[in-house]
Order: sequence, then structure tokens, then C-alpha cells
Amino acid sequence: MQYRPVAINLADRPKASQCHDCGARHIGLCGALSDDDLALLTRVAQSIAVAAGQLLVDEGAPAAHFFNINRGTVRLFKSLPDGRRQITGFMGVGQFLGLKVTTQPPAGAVYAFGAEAIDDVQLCRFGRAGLISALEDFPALEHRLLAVASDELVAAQDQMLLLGRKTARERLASFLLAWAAQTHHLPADAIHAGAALAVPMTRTDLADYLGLTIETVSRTLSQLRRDGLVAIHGAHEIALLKPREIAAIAHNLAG
Amino acid sequence: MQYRPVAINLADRPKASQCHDCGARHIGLCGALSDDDLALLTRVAQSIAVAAGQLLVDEGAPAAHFFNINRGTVRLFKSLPDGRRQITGFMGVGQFLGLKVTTQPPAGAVYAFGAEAIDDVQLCRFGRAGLISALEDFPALEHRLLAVASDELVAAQDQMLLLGRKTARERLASFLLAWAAQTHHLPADAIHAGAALAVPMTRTDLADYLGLTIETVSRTLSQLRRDGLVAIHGAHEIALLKPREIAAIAHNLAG
DNA sequence: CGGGACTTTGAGCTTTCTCAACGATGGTGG
DNA sequence: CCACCATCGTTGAGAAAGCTCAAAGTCCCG
Repeated sequence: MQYRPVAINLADRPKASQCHDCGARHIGLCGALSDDDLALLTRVAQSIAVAAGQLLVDEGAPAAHFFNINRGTVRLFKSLPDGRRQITGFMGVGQFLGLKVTTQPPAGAVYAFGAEAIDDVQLCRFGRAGLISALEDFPALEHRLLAVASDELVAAQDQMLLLGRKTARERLASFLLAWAAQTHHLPADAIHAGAALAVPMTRTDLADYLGLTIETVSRTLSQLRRDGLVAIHGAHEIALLKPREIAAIAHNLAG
Repeated sequence: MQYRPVAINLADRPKASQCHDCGARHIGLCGALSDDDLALLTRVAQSIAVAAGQLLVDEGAPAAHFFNINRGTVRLFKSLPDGRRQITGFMGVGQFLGLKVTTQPPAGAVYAFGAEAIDDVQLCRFGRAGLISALEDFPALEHRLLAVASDELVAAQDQMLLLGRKTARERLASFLLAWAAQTHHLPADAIHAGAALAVPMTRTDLADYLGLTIETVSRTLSQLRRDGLVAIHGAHEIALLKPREIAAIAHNLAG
């Protein structure tokens, strides 16, 4: 059974026409827009619920939409024909989704990744053509999109370093810090000790994200626990007891 | 000694004010601009020569410029304090460089990567502030930049799949195809059999790009040669004898 | 022609993977 | 309400891909 952290309260589902209620109103892409601009954008937006485990974006399908996540967590991935899978990122509240497309001469833009809901997800869906034409009227939106793309590129470089050159222990340490920072909307060096970290993804997800096997993820987490660096409460909650030491492992520092 | 594929002819160095002469005039970013627009852009551009092996961009330094490569090949990389290095990409003629920056509250934008010239490189350098303000006047340029960023994101996902989930043999096959496609400005399925491929980078570069050691790169290339898939002439020229079979290995296909 | 840097090949080792069994957890139906 | 069952996670033992250490070979370039 998929992990479901909270029951969805149907009464407070954000509607695209009610952006001011939305948990993502002031972060990410929407945070860059004025109320007036946002009101115009809602013309091309729909609010959509996606249940845990459901496919949201199919790799290779025509890219018809952009998405903005308002609740829950999404995994992005690429697959090989024999079933090997690489998760390329986890997207949370406020994050924008859909830039990674390839333009193929006959078919037009197709998604270069798959996306699935890890837990129950609520998101805004924008028609691709509509949003792109809206860029003409909102240069601030395009600036913001470029900034989003730039941030994702930086994160992608970091992940390449992790996948190409880090040990299993370093990978887990890097992930825990980065995930805590992303979850709490904080810089990685501002994580405070002992705070509980929700980890909605399964061990299989972690393995496919970190380029390891599920067994190595499990063993390495157990080792971090034995070393007193983390506390593990069930499979989906981890407390970072010593963030500085975890950071030292992640970034290969002396301390 | 660094590899130097051709002597630089000093007489035909492109100047920013002579874009029409430039080898990159009709590809990449500049290809998206009219002659008139380009003429305006040259205000913020300088033509720069960088010798093989020279550092072009220092990771963590303030991001003062964007670059566009007119000749030669550049490696982008990230490093760990103990010397481990991950090359995140190789940039060739016509490619644009400098989007991958992190904005740090006190310092402003800093480069999130290092860059070095692999062979002798000729490039256009744009003042960052100047180019960004130019975006106001040239929305087409910003569209193009977003498209460049999107393409790089797609390539980054592919590389994560390679680093996280592919075998050494699959990594080399993937690299050879992708490099041939990039070099010849062709789609990967249009590589023709037997064509010589210039590989200016060293085995160490390949290892640091593919998440392997230099020995594994060498052994795996030798194996591809023994299997009749490639021909190796010296260290820096490889002919793809059977591109289809190489593609089958790279993408884990049945054929 | 000599020497340094780069590449190739070999042998043994280590990290991580694979295969297997056991344990925990949470939802479901009796 | 509790026992069952499926799924997920943990731990162990052996195997393997790729790494490390070492030595010989090659290629430039002076």
C-alpha cells in the first residue's frame, strides 16, 4: 500500500480560481506574480488531485501541460527497457514541473521524464500552449522560469557528482540534508538538530534516486543510526540528530 | 602535455564585432538572432582566447559573465575537497555557458561549476549584467535561453540515468553516440557508420564524466574494439563502426 | 633520440550488488 | 477487535563489477 501521510480534506482543495488560499501561493513560481497577474493565469489553470501511486506524466508522451504542486510529493524518473529506473528528483509543494521536454520534429514537445505521485498530490495544471503564450504578456514569469531552470540545473550537477563520485554513506548524508532543506524551505546549513523529517518515499525510491540498491540504502541508514547521526522512527520519519556531522560526510569535509 | 588538435590561426580569430565570420553564427544562441539584434549584442561581448588546460570559470567565484564557444571544447566539472571530480558536461562550438549559478544572499550569483579548456578555445564573453538587461529588449533571446536550459536539463537527466544505473559498457556506448551527435550537430540515430570521431578529452576526463576510473574506461574501450564496434586510432580518434549496435548497448535494446 | 605524460594491461581487493530469509507494519475482513 | 496477509524494510552470506596498485607500452614534442 502506498504511504498516505494525511487524509485529504476535500473541503479545502485549492481551486485555481482561489490562489490566495493555496499553500503554494507565495513560494515558487506563483510567488513571483502579483495577485492581478495570477488572476489572469488562472484562465489556463486547472486544479487536479492525483492519488498516491498514480502516474502523472508519461515519459515520451506529448507534453501538453505544465504543473505546479500544491500538496504532496512527486517522483520524476527515467527508465531503461529492462526495468532499471533512475529517479531524477523529488518535487514538493510550490515546485514547478514540465520544463524537461524534448522537441521532436514530427511530434513536437514530448516529456523526457515520467512522474508519479508518491503520496496524495494536489496540483495546478496549465495548458502548455496557454502558458507559453502568457509568457509574452508576463516577462516576469519567463524570468522566473529561467531562474527555476537554472536552479534545477545546479541541483542536477550536484546529483551527478553524487552519482558519479560519492560513496553510499555520502549519498545518504547528502540526500538527507538536501531533502530536509527542500522540505523546510531552508538553506542546508540552517537545518536544526533533531527535527523530524518526513520521508514519504520508499526505500526503493531512495535507492533509485541515489543509484544504489534498496539493501544498501537500508544498511547505510542503519549504520548512520548506529553512529548516532540520525534517529529512525518507522520507515518514513528520520530525525537528523547531528546535521553538522551529516554535512561533513555529505560534502567530504574534515570536521 | 595537453592535447592540441589544430594550431590556432591567429589571423582568423573571430571578433565579437565580426559575428558574420563566426563558426557559431548560425547555431546555438546566436542562430536565434537577426543580424541587427546581434549587432546590438556585440556591445556587451568580447572575443577571448583560452589556451588548452586553462581555467575558464572557477567554481564558487562571482558569476560575472556568460560565454559562447566559437572554437574548441570545454569541460565543466564539480569537485570534492579530497580531489574527486565529476565532469558534468563537455561543451563544443556554438554552445552557451553560464546558466548554472547559485544566488547566495550576500555574494550574489556565483558559478556552481568549474570550466577548463580541453584544447585551445575561442569564445565570446558577455557581461552578465549586460546580457540580463539585454533580455528586456530581446524577448526572443530569453525564449532561446529557456530552450537552452530545457535541453541541458534533459541531457542532465540522461546523465543521471547513466551514472546511477548503467554498466561501464553502456556508459561508454552512450557517451560515444552522444558525443558524435553533439560534434556533428546530428540526432543520435543519424550517425553514419565508420565516420571518424574526434575525442579531444583524455581518458581521465572520460572517467570523470562517466563515473568510472581511467582503467575501466580503457579496458571497456578495448573490449568495444575487440567486439568490432569501434576502431581506435590513437587516443583521440575513434570510429563508430556499428552505430546501431552501439545504440542498442547504450539504450539497452534487444537488437 | 630521449623523456614526460598518457594509455593499456594485469592481478588482487573492496564496495556494492544479488540472492535469500526473516521481521515489521498497516490495512482488511472475519 | 483481532488475526491475517501483502507489502515493505532489515539483515546476512556469497558473488561480481569495478577499483586500486603496479608495470609495461605508446605517443608526442622538444
